[in-house]
Amino acid sequence: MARRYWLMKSEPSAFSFNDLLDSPRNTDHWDGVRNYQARNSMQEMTKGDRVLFYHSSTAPPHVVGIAEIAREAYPDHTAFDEKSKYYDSKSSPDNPRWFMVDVRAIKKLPTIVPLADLKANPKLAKMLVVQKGQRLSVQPVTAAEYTEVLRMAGASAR
DNA sequence: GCCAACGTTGGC
DNA sequence: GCCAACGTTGGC
Repeated sequence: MARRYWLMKSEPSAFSFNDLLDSPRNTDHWDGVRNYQARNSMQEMTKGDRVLFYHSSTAPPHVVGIAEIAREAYPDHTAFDEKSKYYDSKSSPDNPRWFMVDVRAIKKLPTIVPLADLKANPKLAKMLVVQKGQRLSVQPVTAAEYTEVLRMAGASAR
């Protein structure tokens, strides 16, 4: 199957791209997604898909790095943990409602790409992250959009 | 800190 | 099934 491209948001104060780089094998699981559309996107992900790692709720919001899907969707165990803030009584190991993937950091971008720059680029007019009011934490990106963001960051596509 | 946009919940 | 109330996201 052809490689696909995604954008995943994280608040750097909670989990930053550096945190992912500092993780064992540059890899960690992406838990806590509790939105059906975002979950559905995660279930479509295949190993090797590329991810634009986006820092939200920071000034300025920006794309900071490139990651890849290291493990395809599996049940999000934090939903089963009553002590977790992501606990959901309607999700159980027998019938999981929420899923997560493993993500591996590939590299930091030479320069970050601020949201304002994405918005100012006509080639990215249809990109979900620039749409007003959109707040999906996991979203699909086209190959052309992905390549353009890398070009803006001074990075080569690979 | 404000608040618009959006998704979810629950009463009816 | 409708929709008001509520909680959350996330840019500014």
